[in-house]
Amino acid sequence: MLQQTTVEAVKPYFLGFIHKWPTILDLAAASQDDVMRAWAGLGYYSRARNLKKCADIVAENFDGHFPADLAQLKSLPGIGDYTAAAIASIAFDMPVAVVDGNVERVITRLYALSTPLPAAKPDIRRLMQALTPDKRSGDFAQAMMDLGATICTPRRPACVICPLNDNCEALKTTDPEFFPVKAPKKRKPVRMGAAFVAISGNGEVYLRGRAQTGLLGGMTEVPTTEWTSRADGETGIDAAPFEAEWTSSGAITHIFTHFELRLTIYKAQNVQKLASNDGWWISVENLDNEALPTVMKKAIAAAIPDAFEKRRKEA
DNA sequence: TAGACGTGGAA
DNA sequence: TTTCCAAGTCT
Repeated sequence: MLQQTTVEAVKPYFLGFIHKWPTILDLAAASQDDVMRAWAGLGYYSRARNLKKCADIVAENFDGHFPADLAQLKSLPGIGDYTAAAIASIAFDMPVAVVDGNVERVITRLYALSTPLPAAKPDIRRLMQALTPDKRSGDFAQAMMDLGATICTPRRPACVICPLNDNCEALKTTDPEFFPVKAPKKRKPVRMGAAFVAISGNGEVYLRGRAQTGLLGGMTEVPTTEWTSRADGETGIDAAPFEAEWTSSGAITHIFTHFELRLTIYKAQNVQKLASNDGWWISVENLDNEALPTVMKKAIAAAIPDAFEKRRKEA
């Protein structure tokens, strides 16, 4: 869950998962759809698909226990270099180098590595491995990550109180904020489309499932047009899932990692529920139980302003 | 190896 | 408002 995601964002999801599925065997026994519903809103949905796959494999092939072996850990879905090392180090006390974004920042500053990421990764791993102690390597890994999260921060690092400030090459010779060096980012393209919120006479909304792979894979959606780069004023009503009295109901913008999406929202009320469609109808009150990604909740909220209760963050 | 892959918070 | 970024992984 913590891959590319802040602790604050993860907290309620982690607690929910642990409550629902306390063990890996419980997760293996869960349905894929239940897992996607519980993950909805957290983003990077391949993580949820991989987590479930991983639980299935650990239950089936490893007797419900993670292997204490770096290569075997890495072979599991969703477990890459960082997570494999974190499990080996923290769970099994193996002296392997744990390298996440925090460690990359601390190490590149400590040694003033000017090679841009990701090319610098092998050097960073080697240097981190050399620093990693044979005992309590997991504590060391977490200490380095916490140092990066709280003191050796991306901007305005607190070098004055840093326990490594006597040894930091970047602080000694230049400015720690210059590190890590990264390749320049590309501009985000804009894609446009339309979304259709159909409401039946008894207040149910029409939803359908997305493909299991790709963007928002395995999640739920309201029908939409293709998301293209067209910039004309075309309504896209021809792409509506069925004929109805579609009326314009505003627009939303949603920023994904690699593009910006602008959706025109269309709404139709008193829609007849036809058996010929491949989706399903769900009451507005039960929308919270669906695997709706945030962009789809925004689309629905544009057509039905009170569709989702305003949620307060945990204190 | 570079692009795909979500979301929300902070500066 | 815009940009960056957060306990990365997969193809």
